[in-house]
Amino acid sequence: MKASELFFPTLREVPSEAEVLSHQLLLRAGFIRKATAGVYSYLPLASRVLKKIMNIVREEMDRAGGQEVILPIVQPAELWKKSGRWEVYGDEMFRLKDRHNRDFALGPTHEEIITTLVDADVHSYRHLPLLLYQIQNKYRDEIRPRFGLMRGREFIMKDLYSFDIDEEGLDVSYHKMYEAYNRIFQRLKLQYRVVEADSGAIGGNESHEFMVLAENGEAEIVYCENCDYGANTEKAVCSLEEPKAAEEEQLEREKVHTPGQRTIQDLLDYMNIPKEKQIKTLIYYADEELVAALVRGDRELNEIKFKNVLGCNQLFMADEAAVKQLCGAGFGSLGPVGLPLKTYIDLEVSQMKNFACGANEDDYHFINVNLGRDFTPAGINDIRNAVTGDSCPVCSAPLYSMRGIEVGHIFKLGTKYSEVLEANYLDQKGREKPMVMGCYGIGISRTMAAAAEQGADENGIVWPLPIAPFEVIIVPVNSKNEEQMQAAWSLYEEFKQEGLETIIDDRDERAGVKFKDADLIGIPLRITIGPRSLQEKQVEIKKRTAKDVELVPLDAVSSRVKLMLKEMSK
RNA sequence: CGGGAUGUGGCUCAGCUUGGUAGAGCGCCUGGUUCGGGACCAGGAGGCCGCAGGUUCAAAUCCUGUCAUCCCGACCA
Repeated sequence: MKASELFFPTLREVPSEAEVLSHQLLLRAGFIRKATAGVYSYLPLASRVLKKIMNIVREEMDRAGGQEVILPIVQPAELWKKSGRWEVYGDEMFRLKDRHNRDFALGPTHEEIITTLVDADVHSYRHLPLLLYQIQNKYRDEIRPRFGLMRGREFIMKDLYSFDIDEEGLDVSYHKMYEAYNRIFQRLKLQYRVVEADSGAIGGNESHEFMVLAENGEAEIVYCENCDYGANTEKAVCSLEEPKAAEEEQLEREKVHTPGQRTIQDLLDYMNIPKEKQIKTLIYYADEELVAALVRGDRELNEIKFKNVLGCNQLFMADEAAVKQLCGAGFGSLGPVGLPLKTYIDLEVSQMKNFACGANEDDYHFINVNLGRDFTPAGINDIRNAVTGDSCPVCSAPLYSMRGIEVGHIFKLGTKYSEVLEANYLDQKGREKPMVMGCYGIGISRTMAAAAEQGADENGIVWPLPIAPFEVIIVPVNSKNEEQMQAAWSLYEEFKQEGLETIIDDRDERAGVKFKDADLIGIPLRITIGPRSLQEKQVEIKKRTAKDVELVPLDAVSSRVKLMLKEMSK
């Protein structure tokens, strides 16, 4: 491809609408342009990257026994009403009406349509298992689209749905997908972790997320370097460390005047009480009832875990006015002693002795509070967020935490959809049974953004070779120099013969512009043809990731490039 | 939906307080000089200042409404 003909409008400055790195870079490098909030056009470079990602995904889905289908994006409301999700999905579903005033949705996901499809034509155990997948646009009218392609309203997604005769069958399908996903992300050359995930509203009993590691990913995960345990912090189990060897003696409880001291940090500064010797008292509305949650001063309450413990539908923080009325003190002076609420404490708190907390009287705290003697909890549960240094629930080694971008998510659905949508089959004995389903998604467009995010440096994107829009870019330093251009064109022809995906920067631009653009769009290898080396019948080869260049004789370039590419794809 | 901010050539932004014929840099076009990390000189094209009302002799500027975009939060396969 000639750079002079390639449509890649690069920008020198960062468009003000872009906040996160991948968004900025994809805009600047001429990969995407916004049509409206959360909806983007993919320009030629992006199109090439997406195709490569899709092809890798496609190959692995096929290898795992999947069959590709193309499903409707415009879907009738009846299907969604039948599954109950017409209401459940709420405002997040793009809805439209046809000329007859009938309701439709733009598919946010395809469980309904595919289950109906399978139901219509699969009736026997003989035809199961069945693994069908699609790679298509999906639509979600996000409350707040953001981060460019990371959270769009229109996005490209691969979804595979598995249909099995029973749970054992589902286990097999799930495992196949688990393996396929690992192959995919390895082939994409992304740094990622598989983590246990909360299966959320979708239901099912097992679920894993595939997270591409990135500093400003939207999810926090913890993982173990000793074993392969990993989990979303929402889900990560905090096991209790061994009880302290020397039991501290219980001291007399004391009330201390602490004017204006409200936060954990305040108390540390004011009275030098370490955060680990304080407890945080948080008041929540669990549906209608006010309850208290206690965690150690330096910990964070995990609302999801807490909600699961309580088994309530809604959980949100109480407002200060209500708290003050009920407890007699504002947020900064709360504590469990004499608190007229059900009090749930974190496992860790149950181990603490002689700790400090609010006295339920403004500007007063207690010190040397002890569980049992001073208050009685309604429950002792794991209700805090896991953090770096916690011990792994599997092998007890220390856990590390990191941020990640969720690019894949696999679920066991069970019979949730097959039951309501009546996707049944007859087993060997002629009995009618619901199919057991799984669903397995990969955000294709999000994966592109995640790759850009993960690989970027100060000069631009650094694509992993397997998904780079082109493999090599040839840069003649001076397009008006015939000798250079001749060498460039002959290399270009040679590369083309060899099947290398090559750009030749034949634009009449200064060298600096060409180098900047080559770096920005992130081509893995750059061949520079300049007067210095050309005199010696040599050219320079530079990896996008390397600082230095390698001088290679003209007649050895193509074999050297092929070798380098081969090494890079290992 | 709550809180905050912003809408001025393709991109980044100034001008608005104090109303008086719309600016800069980058990009684009022409010519020239340059040519190894986003060159320089000269000339040029391009904007009903988001939109609609209002105030005024006069509105990018003041007022009202509206739309859009972005950030934070709630939410989230």
